[in-house]
Parts: sequence; C-alpha cells; structure tokens
Amino acid sequence: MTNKELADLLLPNVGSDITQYENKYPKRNLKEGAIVTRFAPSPTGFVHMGSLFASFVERKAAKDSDGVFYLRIEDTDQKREVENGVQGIINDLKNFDISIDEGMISETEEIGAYGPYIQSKRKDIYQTFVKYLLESGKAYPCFCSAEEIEDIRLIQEKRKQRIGYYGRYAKCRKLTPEEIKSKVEAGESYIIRLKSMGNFENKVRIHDLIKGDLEFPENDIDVVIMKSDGLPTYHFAHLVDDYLMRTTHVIRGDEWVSSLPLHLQLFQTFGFKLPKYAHVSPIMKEENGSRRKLSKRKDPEAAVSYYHEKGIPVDAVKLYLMTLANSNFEQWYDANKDKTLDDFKFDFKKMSSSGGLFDIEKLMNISKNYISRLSAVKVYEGTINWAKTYDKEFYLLLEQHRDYAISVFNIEREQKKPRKDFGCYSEIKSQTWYMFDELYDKENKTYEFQTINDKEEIAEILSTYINKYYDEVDTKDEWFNKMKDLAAEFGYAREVREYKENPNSYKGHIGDISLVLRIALTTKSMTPDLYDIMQILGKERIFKRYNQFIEGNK
RNA sequence: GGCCCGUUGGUGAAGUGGUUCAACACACAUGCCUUUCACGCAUGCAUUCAUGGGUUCAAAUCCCGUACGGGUCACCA
Repeated sequence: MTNKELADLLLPNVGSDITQYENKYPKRNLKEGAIVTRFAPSPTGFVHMGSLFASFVERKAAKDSDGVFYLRIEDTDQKREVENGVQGIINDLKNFDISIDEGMISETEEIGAYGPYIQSKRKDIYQTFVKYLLESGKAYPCFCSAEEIEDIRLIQEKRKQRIGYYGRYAKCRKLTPEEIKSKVEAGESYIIRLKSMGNFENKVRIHDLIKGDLEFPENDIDVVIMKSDGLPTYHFAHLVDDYLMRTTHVIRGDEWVSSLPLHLQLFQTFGFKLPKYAHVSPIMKEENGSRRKLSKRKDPEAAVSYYHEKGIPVDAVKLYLMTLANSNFEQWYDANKDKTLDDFKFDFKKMSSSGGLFDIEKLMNISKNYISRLSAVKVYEGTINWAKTYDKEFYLLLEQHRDYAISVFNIEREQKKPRKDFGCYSEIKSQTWYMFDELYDKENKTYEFQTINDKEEIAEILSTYINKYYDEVDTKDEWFNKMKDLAAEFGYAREVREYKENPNSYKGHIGDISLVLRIALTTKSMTPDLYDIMQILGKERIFKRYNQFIEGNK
C-alpha cells in the first residue's frame, strides 16, 4: 500500500493539490515593507484587555506601513462556541475604533479576497494540506486513546523523561499500512499527527521582533495536526492560514513562544517562508503583592466593555495602550501636542519584553488630561453619547438643555490651563448635578459647611448677600469686590493675606464667606469658579436656592 | 520535573561598558499660588539597577551560578 493509497483511504473526498490554493491566494501586491497582520480570536463573544492590546498593536503596525489588518475567527474548537460570539468581538473592536481591512464583518459576512476568514469554513483547505503531507509520508494517523496517551505520560514521568508523543513513544508511527487499513475499516477513530524529523539535541534559533533572539531544542514531538472531527489544531491552522492569507507578521500573545520550534518546523516541512513573529507580553495585575495575568473572571477591567461603561473616551484608552506598547510614546506626545496617534511611528523594538502592569490610575490620568483638552461641545457629545446607553435620566436632561449643558461643561475650559476634574463621562453627572434643577430639587441635600457652621449666621450672610450685594450684571471684578464688602461687613478679612497677618482681628477671611455662598448654592465645598456658576444659574435660581436654605433653617 | 523567557524606585519605564548612568511619566509628600477644589509652579522620593561571583583601568550594561517571577509541555486556542 502506497502513501497515496493510504491518504485516499483516510481523506477520500479531498484532493492533495496545495498549489491550487497557493495560486488562488497569491502574494499580496503591496508596497515594499508593508506589514500584513491579523487578529485571530476564538469567538468567545468579547475581547479581553490583553487581546485588545494585541489587536491595537496589529492595527497600528499595519497602518503605519500601508499594510493590511484582518480579522480571522478561530473556531476549530466546537466546545468553545458561544452564540453570537463573532458579533461580540466585532462590536468590541468597533467600540474601540479598531478597523479591519479584511475579515469577518458580522456573524456570517466577510470582506476581502483571502477568505474564508472563519476557520470552520476552511475545512477542505486544511484537509488538502493534511492529505499532501500524508502522501509525502510526513504525517500519519494515530489511533491511541486518551488513556493510552495518559499511560505514556505516566511512564515518562516515572522515568523522568520529557512528556510527549515522540521517538519510541510514538507507537502509531510504526503502524504498517495494512494495520492502519484494518483499523480504519474497523471504524476506529483516529487523528493525524505530524511525523517530526526533529532532533531534540539540535538547537534552532528564531528571531522574535519583541523578545529578540530565541534558542530552542528542535521539535521532535509528533503533534496532532488534525483532530478526529476533521478540523485542524491551532498549530496547523496557523501554518495554513497565515501562509495562504499571506500574513507577514504574526503578532500574538507570548503564550505561543514555546510552540515556535513546532511552527518553524511546520513551515519548513512545506518549504514555506516563515513569517516574522512578535510575541506580546501579557498585561499583568498586581494583587496581594504578587502579579498575575489580568483575568477576565476576576478583574472587571479585563473586559473591554468596562471602559465603554465607565465612559472613558476611546481615544484616551488608545493613548494609554500606545504608552504601554511604546514607552517613548508619552514623551513624544508631550513634545508634539498638536499631533495625533496616527503621526507616531510604532516600533517593535520599543516594546517591553516582559509583562507590564496594567495601571488604571495612569489610564484615568490620561483620560482626565484628554477630556480637559476637549471643547465643551465635544464633552457634551461624549457625555450624551455615553448617557444614552448608561444613564437615561441624564441623557434626557442633556438632550433637553443642550446649550445650557454646554455652558456648564465650558466652565474653566477652553483656556490655557483648563480644569481637570472630569476623569471620564460617567463621572460628569456627579460633578455637575447641582447645575440642573431637575437633579438639584430631588436631591436629599447634605451641606458640607466648614469653618462657618452656625446656621443663623449663614442665613444672615445669605440674605444680606441677595438683598444688598447681588447684581446679575456685575462683571467678575465687581462681583468679587462685593464679596469682599460682604466679608468685611460680617467681620471677615477682605484678603487672605490681611487675615494671616492679623488673625486675631478677624473672624476669618474672604474665603470663608465665599465658601458659604458656594455651599449654600451647590451643597458642595469643591466646585469650579463660583462667579461662573452664578452666571450660568442666573438670578432666579440663586435667589430661590438661598431663600430655600434660609427658610429651611429658621 | 523538562524547555523557554524575564528581574532597574510604590507603578510604567529610559538607559546595553566610561561625557551626571540612574531620564521621563503616573502615584505620593511638602511648600507656593488661590474665594473652595482642581489646575499650575517649586521641591523631595532608587548612594543604586534581584542576588553571589567573575571579566575589565571602568558594568545596571559582558560571562557563570543562585533565588524569585512568568509562559509552555491537550484531539484548547
């Protein structure tokens, strides 16, 4: 029995002509140095922070070089199937503005000339490649049961030998064609293994764009390339897909580093050019003094939807990812404030070879700075966009009072040193609620009074202010001078300095008085500029709130 | 256990033999400014680069050992 006959017995319904596919998916016609990358997740329904990071890097590397970035779905494991799992991934990428040039664009649709981009639809292609290997005697069927494999492992452990299906432990490798034939005809289930020609004593060197030069023993394990359900394993799909889709740079998580010798061997077996590899370190999380991989089960911030819910601007997240990816980005961005992320050239060499800690504080800082540079209109748009899905009440309010809300968001903004108190869109309501009567009126108010605490004195200050001093047409200077007059009238220093020089001559200083006016108006001791707030609130509301306070404390 | 990788301050890190080599940023602390807070400004925060040894006139930077951390060893990706 020849190899050809054996291959026909095992895979009767497919051909073994791999050149048809090589011709169907020719080398891409791109400019010199263009990078073709891919994001290849399992259809689990959502993107993990680590994957988002990798896909961000992939997108960036492709874009910088006028290359191609595509989305391939790796669904060769049916046990992992999740309903609408593809759509979830597409949505997450879309939410973070990571666009694809080719690949899946919905649960069933795709774009691009190198598809199908979902592995379950590529079965024939994989099997053709498997059959080709079978015919050339470089692969063989294996009938070992899970128990037999387990037994081999036990023996190897006892003998303190390497674990795996290799050398003399690869018993199915020695099966004669006749034995194979009778097993197949008896209906025994089998898988296909690579007949490894590697020698563990030999070393192979592989260059990784991030990790540098790596040295491993050659692979000598007869790994499974096709499972009993006829679908390929990850390794084999990687070979076939990345070759046929003409991927130039395989950028993936560094859990794949250790299978590099296998992948090298696979490409060599077919005589295909090895793609360049870049293994991205996982994003870590600190917990109880030790670090571990960010886990989607334990860490809410691992799910990409978390940032969407919090209302951290997409661009801020990308800025953060870029600082994680290339440590020199931060300084570059600081020195080139007018430029954007797109102007920055990504460099593999600047990527950290060990896993960095995910620092949410840093992210929030970036977000805070980012929002502070936005125009009031942009802040309005971002906030209402966020509120639309996460805070209906606020959304309606913002929709109803568009111009008013913009003027609120514009306080101490659009100036040289803008205010930085909005960390993300979800925080904005809690920082501005008192500017909206609808929210203010229903709030169960607790006033944060400090040095001046006596309700009677406060009521007196308020009524004096509205009866004697307040005038809505005052300029800021006029307004402030009146505040000083008010302070003096109640025995408080007009200037903080005066008070500091003679603390015994005064009950306090101007700051104490303005604090009273601020708190009685907003309930909060920490607010933006009081004059601006009063201007926006207007006379009617100010009087109403002060009178309410006076009445309530009689 | 085998194989591979890594270890610079609270955090992200710059720096791969010698002109301040421990930059920069976040966080933290103090002070100044200021009608509050925030902003801004100023100052402080690793005498030392996991550790032991070696090479060298000279090492965070090169070599070896040790410790610790991570990854991987599936018909999962």
